[in-house]
Amino acid sequence: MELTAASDCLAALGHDTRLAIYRMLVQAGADGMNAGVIGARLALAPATLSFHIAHLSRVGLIASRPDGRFIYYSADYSAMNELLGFLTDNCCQGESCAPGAVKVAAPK
Amino acid sequence: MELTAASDCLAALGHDTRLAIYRMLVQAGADGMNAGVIGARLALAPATLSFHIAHLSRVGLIASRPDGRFIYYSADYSAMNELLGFLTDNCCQGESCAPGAVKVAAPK
DNA sequence: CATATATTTCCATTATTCTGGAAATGTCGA
DNA sequence: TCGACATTTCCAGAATAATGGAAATATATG
Repeated sequence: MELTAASDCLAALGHDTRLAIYRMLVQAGADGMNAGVIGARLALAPATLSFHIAHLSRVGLIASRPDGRFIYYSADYSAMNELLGFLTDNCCQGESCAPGAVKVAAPK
Repeated sequence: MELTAASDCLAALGHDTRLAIYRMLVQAGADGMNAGVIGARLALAPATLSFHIAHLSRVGLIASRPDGRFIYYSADYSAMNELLGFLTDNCCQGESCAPGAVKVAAPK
């Protein structure tokens, strides 16, 4: 992952509303949620919701799946993992950088 | 960690220059680097450098240690870990969310 | 087809952030 | 004390982002 792609993702998450949307989707799992439900839970004007969802989508953090009149959005976990990997890349020269340090686990 | 604190950190990292600064510090380890060296490597005007460093500092991602005329900055690894923890919190309902999923390792 | 609902696009306003020159502050060594 | 250097603060202009009303688009249902 390149620096600019990473900073675009981080900037996308660096906003209360978008981070709240993203967390909801991360916690919702693979099925995701449709835009209406997200907007209702966060009490967002449709245009505002759409703006933020488009932003998250543009940087690749979430995916969309149309279903009739609805559009379901879900977190792209691989994008999140790439991003976390980028942040911890070459972290602290091989020493454990802190108690409870984050490490990449082996694929299951 | 609260949502707003997390989004402040993410926003701080969501800028090419600041992310570049932060990565340099993450890779520099506990000793850190002084502002001049950072600025020289990234070819930043002093005021610009100071602005970005202040931003990272304000949200708690980096710490400073004055040493004579120099100020050494270093990444605060515990802040990074809290942030990563926040992002993966309640992730994907207990299933492994992706190949190479990030997990929190036991303290050393 | 007509109507209701979901979502997006268009647009303008407001708010925030970024940038860097210049001046200020603080520290060192002679 | 003086001059050189490191860093920050002050400031203002330029650029970018956020918000939401209203209209457009798309799809489902009667």
